[in-house]
Amino acid sequence: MQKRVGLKELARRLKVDVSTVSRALRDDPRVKPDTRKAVQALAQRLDYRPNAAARALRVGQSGRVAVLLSPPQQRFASPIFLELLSTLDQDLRDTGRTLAVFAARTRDEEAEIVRQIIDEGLADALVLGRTRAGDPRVRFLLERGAPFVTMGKTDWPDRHPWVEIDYAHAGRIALGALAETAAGPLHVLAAPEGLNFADNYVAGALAEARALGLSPPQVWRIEMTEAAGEATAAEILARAPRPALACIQDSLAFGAYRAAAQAGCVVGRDLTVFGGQNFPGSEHMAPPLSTFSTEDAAIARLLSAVMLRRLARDGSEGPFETHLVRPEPLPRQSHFLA
Amino acid sequence: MQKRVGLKELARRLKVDVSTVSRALRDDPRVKPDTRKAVQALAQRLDYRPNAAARALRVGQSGRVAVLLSPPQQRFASPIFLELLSTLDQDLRDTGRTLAVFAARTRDEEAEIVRQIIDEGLADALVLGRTRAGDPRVRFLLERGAPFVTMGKTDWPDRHPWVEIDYAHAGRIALGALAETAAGPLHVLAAPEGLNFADNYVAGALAEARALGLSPPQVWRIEMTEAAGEATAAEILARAPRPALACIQDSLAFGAYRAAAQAGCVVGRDLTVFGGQNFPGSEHMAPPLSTFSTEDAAIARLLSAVMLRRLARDGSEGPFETHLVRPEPLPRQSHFLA
DNA sequence: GCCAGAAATACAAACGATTGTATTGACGCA
DNA sequence: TGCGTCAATACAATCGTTTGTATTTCTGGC
Repeated sequence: MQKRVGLKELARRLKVDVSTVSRALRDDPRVKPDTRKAVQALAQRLDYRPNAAARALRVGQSGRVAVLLSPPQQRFASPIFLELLSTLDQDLRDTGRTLAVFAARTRDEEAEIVRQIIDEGLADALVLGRTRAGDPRVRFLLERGAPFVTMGKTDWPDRHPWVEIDYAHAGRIALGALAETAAGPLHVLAAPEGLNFADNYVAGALAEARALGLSPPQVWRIEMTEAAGEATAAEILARAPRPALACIQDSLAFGAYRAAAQAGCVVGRDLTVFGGQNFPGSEHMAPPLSTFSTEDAAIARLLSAVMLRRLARDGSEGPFETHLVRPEPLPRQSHFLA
Repeated sequence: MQKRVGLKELARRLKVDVSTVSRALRDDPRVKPDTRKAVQALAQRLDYRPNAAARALRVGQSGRVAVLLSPPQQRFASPIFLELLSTLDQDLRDTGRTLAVFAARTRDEEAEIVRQIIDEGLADALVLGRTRAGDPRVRFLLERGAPFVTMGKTDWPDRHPWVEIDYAHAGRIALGALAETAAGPLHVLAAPEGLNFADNYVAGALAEARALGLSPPQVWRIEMTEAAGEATAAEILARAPRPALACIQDSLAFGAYRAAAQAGCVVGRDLTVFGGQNFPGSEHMAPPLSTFSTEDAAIARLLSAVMLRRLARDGSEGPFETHLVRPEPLPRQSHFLA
C-alpha cells in the first residue's frame, strides 16, 4: 500500500512548485506548454488522482449531487428510481461529479436530511421526488439558494426547474375508461393527501366523474404499497359487487389483484382495475393490467439533463426549465368488464 | 444566505480556542464538563454543522460508502438494489456516514470506477454485486486494502466478507422441477459467462440433469434483460415444441412470456418456465410464474449489517463474515405442463 | 504559602488542493 | 546600459477540521 501520490509528489519530482503542477493539470494558459506536457505526462505515469476532499474543501463545493429517495422505498418503489440513479451518475461523472443517495425513513425526516445535506456540504445540488403542498424541503432549498430539480411541481413553480408527470390527466383517463363499463361503484386509490401527484390524480378523476355526470367516486388515500392496496381492495370487495378501481400506481393494482384472488374474484368479471406507471410484469398479468406508460428511461434522461443544465447555469437570471410530461395510457384488459 | 457557522465562529463567541470547541463537541473527556455543556448548547442554538469536506480531508476518510450498480441497470434491474440502497443509507446515517452510488455503463468500466473511488477518496468502502471469476475489482481492492463486501463469492473468499445467494441450488431445483413434466427439450437461460452467480446456476442445472440421467440442457448465456429473454425464447420456440426454460431471473421469464404471446403459445401448455428473484408482479401473471423468493429486504439488511461490522473492525485479524443464503423455491404454475 | 501534578485550555501544524500575488528572468527598445 | 513588459514560475494564504504538544490554571498536600 504505497503512499498516494499527490501534487506535492509530482512537484518534487519535477522540481517545480505545486501551484504550477496544479495549474498545468487544469490547462491554465499561464504555464509553459513544455511544462504542462511534462506535468501531465508524469501525472499520467504515476496515475495521479486529485483528492476529492481537499478539492471540495478549497473550492467550497462537494462536487456531488444528491438524490433523495422518498419513503416508502420497497421492492415496489417506482422502477424509475434505479433508472434515474444510473443515468444521473453516468451523466454526472462526465462532468467530474458524483452521486449521493439519501433515503428517508419517513416523510417528515426528509426535510431534516435536506438541511443536513446542504449545511454539512454533503452535496451541492439535489433531485427531489414526490413534491407536496408547501414542501418544506423546497422552501429550505430556496432559502439557501441551493440548486435543485424536482419531480413534480411545487408552490414555487418559477423558482426552480421541475419535471412533472401529468397525473391529473392520468386520473381523468383512468376514471373515464373504468366508467365506460363499470357496473358497480367507482373508487380511486391514491397516495396520501398532500402529495402533489396524488392530489392531481384525485382531482383529475373527480373532475372526470363530474364531467360524466357521475356521482363522485370514493377516494382512498393510502400508502403506495402492495399491502395497502390489498387491504383497501379487500374492503372494497366486501362492500359492494363489481367495483372499479382507479389505482395511481401499479403497486396498488397488484395488491388489488391479490385481494381479488383471496376473495375468489376475477379481475375483469368481478372488478375492474386501472393502474399506473407500467411496472415490470404488469403486461403479463391475468388479465394484463391496464396502466400508463411512464417511459422511465426517457424521464430519467430528461431529469438528468435538466439537472446538468441547472448546474451549468452561472448566476445568470432567466426563467427555469420546466417540463410537463403526459403519461401515455396503456389500456390492456383489466379495466373493462368482459 | 448568512455565512455558515463553523468552529471558528463558535470559538469566537465563547472566547475559547477552536480545538476546545472541537473536542467539546466530540465529548472528549479533556474538556471541563461546564465548557462542554456551554459549547454544545451554543452549537445547538446556532445549528452548527461540521463541514464534511474539511473533516474528510483531515481524517483521511471520506465517511462514505459506495454501492456499485452493475450493468445492465434498467427498470428490470433486481428490485433488491433499491431496497439495499435504502436500508444501507439508513444504517450508514446512524454511524455518521453517507451513501454514494456509481453506475458503470459496461462491465469493463467497473474496475476503472472502483479505482477512481478509492484513489480519489470518493468513498472508504464499497459494496460490489455480481462478482466474476478473477474479478478485477476485487483484486484491486484487496491490493489497496480497502474494505468491501461482495454479493457473491469471489476467488478470494477468505479475504473479505461476502453474502452469496445459492444459485447452484436454484439451478438444481428449477431444472428438476421442469424435468418432471417436460415433454420437450430443456433450456437454461443465464447471464453471461464469467459472472459467478450465473456460472453457479448453470452448474447446478447441469448437475441436476446429470443426476436425473437426462441429456444436458442447452445453455444460453445472455444479458439479463427482458429483450434478451424474449429473443432467446422466440428462437427456442421456433426450434422444437414444448420447451422448458429455466431462467435465472424473472426478467428473462418475462421476456419468455412475451415471446410466447407473440408466437401464439401459452405458458403451461406449449412451454414451461421457471424464473428467479420473484419480481413484483410475477405472482399475478398468467399463469403465475414459478420463481425463487430472494427476500430482498432481508438480504438488504444482511448486507448492510455485514458492511457496518466490516467498517467497525479495527485492524483486528480473525476471519471475515460470510453468508450463504438459500433462495426459497416459489413453485407456482408456470413450470409444469398442465 | 509553595510546589508537584493534574486538569483545562491554547497553540500550531497538519490534511491536499486552489488561487491571489510576488518574484524571477529574458527580451525588446530607446 | 537601463528599464519596462511579459511570460513563467514560486510563494503563501486559505478552506474547516482534527490532533499532538505546549502552556496556563487549578488543586491538594505539606
